[in-house]
Amino acid sequence: MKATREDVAKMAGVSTATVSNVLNDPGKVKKSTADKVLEAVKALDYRPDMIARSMSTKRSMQLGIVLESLANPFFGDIVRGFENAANEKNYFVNICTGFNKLDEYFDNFITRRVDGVFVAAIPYKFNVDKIYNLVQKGIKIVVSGNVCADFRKVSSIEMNHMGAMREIMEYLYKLGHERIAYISGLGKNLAYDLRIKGYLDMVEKLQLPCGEELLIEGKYPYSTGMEDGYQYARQLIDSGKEFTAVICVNDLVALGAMKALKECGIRIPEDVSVIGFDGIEFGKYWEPELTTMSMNKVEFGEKAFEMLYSNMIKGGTSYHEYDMELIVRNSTSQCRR
Amino acid sequence: MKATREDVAKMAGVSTATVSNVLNDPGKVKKSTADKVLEAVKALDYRPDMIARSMSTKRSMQLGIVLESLANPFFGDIVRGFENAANEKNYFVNICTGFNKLDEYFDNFITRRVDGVFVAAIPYKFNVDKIYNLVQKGIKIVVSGNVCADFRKVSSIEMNHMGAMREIMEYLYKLGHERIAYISGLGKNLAYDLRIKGYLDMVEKLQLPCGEELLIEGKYPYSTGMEDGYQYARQLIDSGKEFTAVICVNDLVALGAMKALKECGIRIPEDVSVIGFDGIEFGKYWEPELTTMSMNKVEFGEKAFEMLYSNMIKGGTSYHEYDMELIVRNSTSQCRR
DNA sequence: CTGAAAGCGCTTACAG
DNA sequence: CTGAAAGCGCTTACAG
Repeated sequence: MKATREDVAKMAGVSTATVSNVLNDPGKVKKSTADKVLEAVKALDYRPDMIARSMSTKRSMQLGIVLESLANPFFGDIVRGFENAANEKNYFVNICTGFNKLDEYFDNFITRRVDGVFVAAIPYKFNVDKIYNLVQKGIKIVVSGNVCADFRKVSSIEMNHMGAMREIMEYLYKLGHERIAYISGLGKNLAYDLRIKGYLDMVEKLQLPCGEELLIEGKYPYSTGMEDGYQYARQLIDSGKEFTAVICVNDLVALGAMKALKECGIRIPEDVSVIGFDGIEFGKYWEPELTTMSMNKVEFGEKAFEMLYSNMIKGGTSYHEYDMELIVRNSTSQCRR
Repeated sequence: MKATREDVAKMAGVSTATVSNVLNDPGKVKKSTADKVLEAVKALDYRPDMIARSMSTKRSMQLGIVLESLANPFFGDIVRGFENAANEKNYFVNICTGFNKLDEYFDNFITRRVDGVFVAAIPYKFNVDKIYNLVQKGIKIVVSGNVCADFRKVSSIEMNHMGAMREIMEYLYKLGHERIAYISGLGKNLAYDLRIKGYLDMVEKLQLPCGEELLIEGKYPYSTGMEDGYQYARQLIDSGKEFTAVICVNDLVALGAMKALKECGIRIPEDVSVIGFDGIEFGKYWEPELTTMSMNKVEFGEKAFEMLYSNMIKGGTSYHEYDMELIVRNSTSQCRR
């Protein structure tokens, strides 16, 4: 059904080794011979079998990318960047979503001998040791999400969350906001979420009257979708605490929060300003349009691949911090109270 | 670095064949022997190499799913269903997005010997022959999107778009709407989009005064995102044609269209009712909440896997049509003109 | 410039 | 119940 390299060799009247050489290292073979081979390849619609190839090269040319979920378009963009760059270098990438199946995925990575994986999500649901286990099996890794992983073992690409949070807080403060809530949905105990730390630092630095009382933490499994944003915002409103601005851990949460605010007759931005993180496209179509701390997600994915690639080819890990950028739209304004 | 089955055999004092037997067909081996092997497996943290295994079994246990883009959450849900079901049966699935790289993906499917692929998108950007080529190489296929593909070669899972469109039109008609626009973004020439046909059939059946003039077609490459919805809606408004309801090819387009309508001071649903397709989660958080023709996307993905699986295991293709369900929310109401 | 041969890590009849 | 051996389709020194 499928032609093998042996069929090609026979048709071209050469050895199988020569076929390989033509395909993998042209120049090593006389042109006239190569032409015969290429002709046979075309005639038989032959494609080399990557599985057999992997057997001898010990490289699968497959990569994995693990995400929390595809429900957040934020990850869709990152995947796009990563995959484009990977395809360029002939890698095939497996998208692995759903933290609930993480162990299975990790097993698969070993078992299927992927060359590298990009763990592109905040890892509050698994132990870093599992990643080291992968490394030990020879798989190269890039992590994201401030894992505080051992940089001698894995590469790390982060967003500058501390800086981003500082910028947001200063922006709001200049607009006159002092009672600024932060709907995190994550927790203070999660060392890798630097946003909470950034927020609390600024609360202190700016001497905001709210202290920690406007910080909303989540609990395991730390879900941060629209429905969560909606619920957390209600919780905040119901608490009766005063606030004039809400920062949300991501745009999805912000969108849910805005719905809750509107339902309670709170006008955005007249009564309360709202800011999200990520810069997903939906925010632009919302009403009001969402102010957000954004970044070039596609580029971020590309960069992650480059780091992984360099680790695979040259060896050696690296660290990179990505700056974010505030996009001001209509969900924020001068404080009117 | 990685233990092989030979290491295990040595440690357990048995042959490599026995190791295989223990792992693949327990019961074939005496318990005491099996125990020794299992112990060695654990001690060495051994995992069988799927690549080598694929070499002999001729099955890669990998599947592909090709989507137009991850930007539409609609596909995220389908992927989830498909992948969950596939994982259950020990398949690993590759998500392939971006029609621009379709040829590369198809090549990869052959080259990497995937066992099957689910083509989950309207195929206006590639030739069906490419799919037949895959089939010829021994790869099983399930298509979606009314490809009109030869059902002897590939399985097909569709949404009942004709029925859905009929239901929508009757729903609107009963609310008093007669000037009903349809923002398709696709084209009449695309035989597989049955929605246009369904729409036009109903325009005729209900004897609507608008005829075909409120149908908005797109052009290659038939993009149907939020921005497209926005532009198409503006185009519709600018045309000066009267309409009291707009059906949109998907929720993304509907969301974009609603933004355009609002910007022009058109109230939803007071002045114009809006309906989308797909039932993505975002619609529920929009203002107004979006009425939509929805379906169980996760289940749809699962069903697609089942069809693929049965084709891979038992052989033989199948056809399945999935019914959709109208979810009425606040973006539609009685016609007030 | 080209080919014979070993090897990658499994599975699977088949013989014992 | 267990093991020896062939085979899956490639690559890669190495010899000629």
